[in-house]
Parts: sequence; C-alpha cells; structure tokens
Amino acid sequence: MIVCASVNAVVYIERNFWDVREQDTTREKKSVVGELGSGMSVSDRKKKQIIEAAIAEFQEKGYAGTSMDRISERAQVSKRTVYNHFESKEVLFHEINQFLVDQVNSALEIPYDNTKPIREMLMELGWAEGALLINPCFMNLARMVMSETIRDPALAADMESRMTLQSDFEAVLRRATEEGRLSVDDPAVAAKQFLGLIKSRGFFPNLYAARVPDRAEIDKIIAESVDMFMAKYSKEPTRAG
Amino acid sequence: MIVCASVNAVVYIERNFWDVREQDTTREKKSVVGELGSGMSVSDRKKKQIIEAAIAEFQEKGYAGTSMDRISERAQVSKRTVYNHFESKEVLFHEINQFLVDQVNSALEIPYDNTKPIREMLMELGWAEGALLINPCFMNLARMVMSETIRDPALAADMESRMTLQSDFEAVLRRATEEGRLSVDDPAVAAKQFLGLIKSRGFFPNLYAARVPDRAEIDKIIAESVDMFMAKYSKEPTRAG
DNA sequence: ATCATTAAACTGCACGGTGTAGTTTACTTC
DNA sequence: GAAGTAAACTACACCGTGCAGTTTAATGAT
Repeated sequence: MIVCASVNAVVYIERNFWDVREQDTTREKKSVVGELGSGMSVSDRKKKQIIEAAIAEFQEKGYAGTSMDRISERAQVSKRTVYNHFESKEVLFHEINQFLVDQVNSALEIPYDNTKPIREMLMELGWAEGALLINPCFMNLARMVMSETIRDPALAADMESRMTLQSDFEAVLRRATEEGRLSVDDPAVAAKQFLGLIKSRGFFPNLYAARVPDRAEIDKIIAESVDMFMAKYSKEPTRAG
Repeated sequence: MIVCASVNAVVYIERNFWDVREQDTTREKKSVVGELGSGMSVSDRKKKQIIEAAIAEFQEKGYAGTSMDRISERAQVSKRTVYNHFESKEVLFHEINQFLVDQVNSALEIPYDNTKPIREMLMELGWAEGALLINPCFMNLARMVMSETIRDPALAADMESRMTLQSDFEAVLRRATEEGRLSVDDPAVAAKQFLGLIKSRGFFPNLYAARVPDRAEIDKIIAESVDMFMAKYSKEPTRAG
C-alpha cells in the first residue's frame, strides 16, 4: 500500500497501482489523513508520511533542489525522525526510486490474444505502453528518474531496462510471425520501431513539457503507429484509410 | 571561432562547427595552447579559457554540480576574472547555451533534390538529423541542455523548437507529395513519425547512455526508418528486402 | 632603441551571507 | 523507557564581493 503524490493531488493506490486499466476514478479513495489511524504503528505511520512527502518533493524539485528540512516539514515529522528511518538523503532517494520502479514492473503485462484481428491486437499492444503514458504517477516518476539519471549512465541503463517493454514486445512479435500473422524479419528492430513511434510522440515531448496526455491523444498516436507498422510488417500490405 | 570541449577532448571548430559533413578529422587541429599567442588580447584569451572550462564543467557535472571556483581553477584564471566577464553563474550558463544553440541552428540545412530517387532523398533527409547524432559536440550540448530544462518546461519548449527539424521536414514532405513523389496525407504526423523513428533509436538511448553512435549504426537506423516510412507513404508500396 | 608612464586587466586571498546534510541536546508523550 | 519533537549546532560548500598589489601592453619621451 503506497501513494503516488503528484504535484496537485495525492492519489491512493492499493495493489495494481500502475495498472490504469483497472483504475476506477469513481472508486472510493480514502484520504491520506483518513487512513492514518488504522492498524499501523506510529513508527510505520511516520515512515509513510516521510515517503509521501519525499516523493512529492523529489518530483517537484528534483534531488538537488530538495532539502531534508522541507521533507520533514512536509511530512509533519521532525528532521531527526527522518534520519531515524533513512540514514541519508541519498538512501532515501534510492529507496523511493527502487520502490516505485518495482511497482511499475509488477503491474505490467503484455497482452497476446491470437483470436483477435491483428490490428486490434497491435492496438492493445500499443496501449500496454500507452497506459503508462497517460498515468500521471508514471510520468512524474519518469521525470524524476530520468532527470537524475541523465548524468549516471549505469543507473540510466538499469532504469531503462527495467522500465521498458522491449523484450515483451519482441516476444509477441516473434510469436505472431511464427503463427503467420505478421511478417517480422527482425523482432528486435520491429519492437524498437513500434515503441519508438509511440514514445517519440507520446512520451518524450510530454516528459519535457511536464504534461500528461489524454486518452484520445494517445489513441491517435497508437493508431497511426499501428498503421505504419502494419504497412511494413503485416502479411498482406494493408493501406489503412 | 570557438571550441567544443567534450569530456575527453577539446575539438577545434572554425566556421561550420556543427556541420559534421564538412568535418575532416585529418585536417590540422591547432591545440588550444598553440593558438593562444596569436592576435588575441589577454582579456579575450582569458574569456575564451573561461568559456571552454565552463562548457566542460557544465557538460560533465550539470549546472548545480558545477562551482565557479572549479571553473576558474580549470580555466587557469582567478575567480575574480570570471566575474569580470560574466556577472553571475546563471548568466554564464545561459550565454553558453545561447551561443551553442545558435551554432546548431546556423549550420543546419535540409536537402531537397527531386531529381534523386525517393529512397535516396529520404536517406539524405534522415542524415540531416543523423549528422547531429554522431556529433559529440551536439550530443554533449543536448545532454547539458536537456538535463537542465527538464524542470523548466518553458525553456524546454523553446529549446525543443529551436533544435528540432520538424518544420523543415514537413515542408519537404509536403512538396514531395505535391510533386507526386510521396503520398503523405498529414505532413506533420508523417514528419513526426519519421523523425521519431530515428530519434527514438539514435538519439534518446544514446543521450542517456552518454555515448555517441557511429556512422554505421545511424545509417542502419535511418535505412530501416526509410523502409518503414516508404512502406506507408510511398506512391506505390515497395517492400524493401 | 631604451626607458618611464599609465590604464586596464588579472591575481590571490579573505570575507559576508546563505543553504544544507547531518548531529546533539533537552524536553515531551505514550 | 522507547520513540518523537523542536531547536540549536557543526561542518562545509558555494556564490559573489572587496581590495591591495602585480602583470600586461601600449604610448610617448629621451
């Protein structure tokens, strides 16, 4: 049980945190304050407050721009308590990153349903990525991680590999080709192209513009990416109108 | 006359600084030290040293990680002299950014030659972008700028618009369609797709991995992008082997 | 050609002010 | 008494300034 504190709101997440497909905005969302009393030790409660505050601060100001004083203030906790839970600023930052990235990983699943038309299947495949792009929590995390790892190539590579869907896409494309539904000679290249078409328009521009695209926007991008992908890799070339 | 100080080397540039197509690695490269005596006042010389040092430091450590003390030390100049030339750290940073970005802009030109086969023309078009990607100076600049602007959306948008080839690509695609050489319904989307195919594989991964790709690597990416682009947008669908 | 003069730029160092990571201490609450 | 709190404190790094003294280069006089 953890929260994603975005700039404007604190959204509650329980299990399938990142899986937007299961998120229901009408579902009850206990406020952070409302949750506080139940079944948590004081220590755990404080720790949770610290984590929430730290996520918010790091995402808003970045690592260097965030001070431990402000975190403790925002968490309504004394600075010493922060240090009782996390031995240093760096440890706090890395534990949070670790945790959030793990959340992303555990929630991801790539669909493959060979009974559906190939176009529809590709759309769903594209939406596995697209679901992340319209999730404010994910975009905030991505901005935080990527702004801090751009000067740390090793860490950047690690994060990249853990947050990308590359290998899963490859597997699906390979299988679809084996089943004669696509004609992909190099699944690695094709997967990069497909993801690249989506990310270059739906991810990076928004990452730097600090905005979150809406469903319609991403749907258009995915549809156009599928069109292009199919023009190149479908069994019999279809020109989509 | 200015230099691009990369992490490992200081490369001399005279006019067509960014235009890798004209760069000749065998051409004489005066060392910075060798150049020092000739025709520059002491003041100009010192200023140049400061700029070189600042570029290197900012690119290696980022804005926050760079101290004016280290810049002065690296430039072999007193700290006071740095402040005589640049009134603050921020001014120094922005003047450098401004200058480098202007260099990029002035060197860019998008080819359009309708006597060449369409595939060849697209390859050249792709290489207009590719030339930047294999240029260490450009990649270092991009890393510096993007790492600092990710928390400043307005500046990021400005930089993006000034460093992207989007509109030029659009114009070329529109013209090629008018001349019946391509069948592009939406030039804006098509330009984004084409550039996206290239950048998502040749730019962003390398930006974060802190590496510079070589010609062969980029050539493969561009060729595969052209293949895909043509599968969707060429007059008569060609399946490239 | 050689020497003095002069202005501008550079040096080196110390210093004020600020921000921040992390620690200590004395006090409170459960 | 275990954990939290508030506030002061240490140690340090950094930006930017002031200043006394030195270098540089150009000018002009001898």
